[in-house]
Amino acid sequence: MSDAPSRIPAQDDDRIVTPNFVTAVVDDDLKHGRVDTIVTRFPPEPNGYLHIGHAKAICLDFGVAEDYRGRTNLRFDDTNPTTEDPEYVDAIKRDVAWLGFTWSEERYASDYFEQLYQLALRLIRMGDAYVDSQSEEAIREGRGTVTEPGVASPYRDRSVEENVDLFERMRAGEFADGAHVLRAKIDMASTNMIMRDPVLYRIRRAHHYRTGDAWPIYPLYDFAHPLSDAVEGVTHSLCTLEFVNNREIYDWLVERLFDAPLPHQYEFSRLALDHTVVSKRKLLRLVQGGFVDGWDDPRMPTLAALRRRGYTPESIREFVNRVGVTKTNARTDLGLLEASVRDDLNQQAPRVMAVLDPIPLRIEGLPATALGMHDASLWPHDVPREGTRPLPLEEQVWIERSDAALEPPKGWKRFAPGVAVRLRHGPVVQCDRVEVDESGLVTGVTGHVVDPEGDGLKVSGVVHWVAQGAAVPAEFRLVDRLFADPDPEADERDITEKVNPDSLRVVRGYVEPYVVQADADTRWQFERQGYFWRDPVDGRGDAVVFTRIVTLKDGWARKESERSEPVKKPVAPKAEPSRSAGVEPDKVAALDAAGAERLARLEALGVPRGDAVRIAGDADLADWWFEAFEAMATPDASALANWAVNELPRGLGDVPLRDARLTPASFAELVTLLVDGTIAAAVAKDLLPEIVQAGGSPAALVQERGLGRLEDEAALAGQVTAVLDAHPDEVASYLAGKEGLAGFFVGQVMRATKGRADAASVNAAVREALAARR
RNA sequence: UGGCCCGUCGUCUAAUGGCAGGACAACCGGUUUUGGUCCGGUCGGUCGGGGUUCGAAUCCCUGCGGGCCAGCCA
Repeated sequence: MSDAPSRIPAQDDDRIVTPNFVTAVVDDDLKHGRVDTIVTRFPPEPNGYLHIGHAKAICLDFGVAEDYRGRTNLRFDDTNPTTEDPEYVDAIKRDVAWLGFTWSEERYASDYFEQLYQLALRLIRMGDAYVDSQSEEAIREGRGTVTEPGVASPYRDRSVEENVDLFERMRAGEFADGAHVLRAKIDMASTNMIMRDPVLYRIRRAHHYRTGDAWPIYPLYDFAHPLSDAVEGVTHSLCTLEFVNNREIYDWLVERLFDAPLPHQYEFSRLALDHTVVSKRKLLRLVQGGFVDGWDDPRMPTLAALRRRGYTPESIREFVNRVGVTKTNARTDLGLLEASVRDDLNQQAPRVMAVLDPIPLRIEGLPATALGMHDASLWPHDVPREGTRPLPLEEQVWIERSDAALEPPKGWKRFAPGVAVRLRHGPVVQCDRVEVDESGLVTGVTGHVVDPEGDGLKVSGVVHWVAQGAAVPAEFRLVDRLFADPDPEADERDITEKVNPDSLRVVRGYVEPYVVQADADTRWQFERQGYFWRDPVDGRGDAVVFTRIVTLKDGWARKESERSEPVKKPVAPKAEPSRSAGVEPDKVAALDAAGAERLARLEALGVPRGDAVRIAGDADLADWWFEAFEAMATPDASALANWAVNELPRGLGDVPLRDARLTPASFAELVTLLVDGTIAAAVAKDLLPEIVQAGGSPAALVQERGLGRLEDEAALAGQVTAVLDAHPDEVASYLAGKEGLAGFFVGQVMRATKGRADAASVNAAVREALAARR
């Protein structure tokens, strides 16, 4: 491969993906030379539009590769001819590009059909796959359930020759749909349902949008995906959490069919957003049922819709970064997405005025000099950008209906009888009369100028407006969440019944004339209302249609709603106090005869019951432990058991005990070193994982590195003083009451001594030294 | 019910076994010709119970809670 090797970004600010558990894996793989060029892939199925959840996967797949100077393939996972369509291929490419990512190569799983077919043949010849001729129902029944093992298919033991023959005839198109399938021969009793002889190929005599009628058989995801990764040289195959169970078949296949370096799969949690659904099937239903106006209806969570609505790609990438990448099942507040666009648009969007629900304001006493065009800044004082637009003022202007009230609530800063309010970029007008119809609806306001130049008077209220003669009529589409319910998928009710009837409100009002003369792609802030832009589909040219991208934060509206509906205190659900039931007796009862015998031996040796039960319950561990015990120079069953139970697991990490380089004898040696006082516990803990990985004799390592226990009390006191002197601020905080810092000092001293000091003594010494400084 | 994955402020997310931190939201105040922005501050969290350790969000056991798996979908 001609690529430059990947490297770990020098600085975290050089990254586009903020560090997470995936980048930690990548860092580690690079550091240990397991890979040298990072290759990822983004593998959408072209059966629907990409949505905000995909944005997370895209940013991760492409972002990680970019950060490490690797590459990313865009691979269409098109193995199911009945659902896929080239329309979606185009849409997906458009969306990925829009987000700002460039793929290294455009690939299709269907490109690999021949190769995959040959691999399947190889698997059959290896005896690892067979043609099953049971009906679909029979296969399902044979699979068993999560609690009962499956039963073998009567065709499971067909000869290799017969399997090859049948599979070749499947490929030749000799059989009807469903007559046979190819299955991996794994384990019908596996606790992982996916490993119960998963189906690899099915007969589907359907037209494929790319391969046409060339193939009557199609591979399934579990077969095609790992092998496509392997042929592309993917190093890190990132996918969402629901595929964790599939990792086992992924590894099973690539290990059998490919040589190292093999691709590895890592799973992260998918992005669930409040008030939205991100299931392609459900989105399809909304589109096909006409509940929305198409995949790009601005209420939809698709990238196409977000783009049409006016979201910027930067804001979506920022949002994805704020959400982060973890394995926890998370549900993200829609406010986080909105905050991300607002942050972006606040810097980008020129400020202009529009009235969405207009009522007339008649201004009396306006001097002739005040009429006509004025220059008004497009930017507020705090956005460091230049530019003005001509803004006409007339005696009759439109103002917002919600900016006038006959009987205002407390704290009101808008028009009400007697109240003076500033027109933005214009004069201060005192309200003389508020007109109201029989239903109480405000229909107009009359007022007089109190400050024609608009710069003498200090008033707290400022209101937006548009001069009537110059005003341009416009349609405004006020988009709101598609579902009022924060978790519309929580129950089984059909999604289409839950569509928020107010998710799209269309109103007619006015914008100032400058707005329609400017670049139609401009995202505007209509002051005090929100960010808008002209709908790219329905609102260009003569059609003046604005879509609201997002509202402004509105502190007043918040207070208003509190006034009208005081929040009910949610009753805190009482946590049922859970008693830890008699754990030990249960465990003891669960032991088989051999286990009980091991338990007895352990206890006879003086191992405390809790540890003894733990070890006895695991036959492999117990054998290993007894062997270690035999090897102990000065036998201390209790300490050995303590370490086997409490420290061994961490030392092992992901390494199974049988694969560890740590032998029972070296474990015994290590524990002995600790018990006889040769080394401190911290050193033993440091050494353990190292020996697990690399092997070696603890005593030799201690000798070689001079890790013997530090006995010199004066030296210790010196270290404590040095640490305290080096951290005067922390000492001050400690003395001021932040006692948690004691641990920090102890940690520093331990580090300085490479763990050779006795922690308890350090702890005592630190506290003493600190007390002396009080 | 079996296996696997996961539990940290309201939400999202940090923290080699060593100061539980950040963002969003909320609240209070300041600046402001946007009830916006910005600035300052406040509130607020390690799911429960045991164990190991000088020291546990982190390691072990256990209980509880959530998610995924019984497609010839991906």
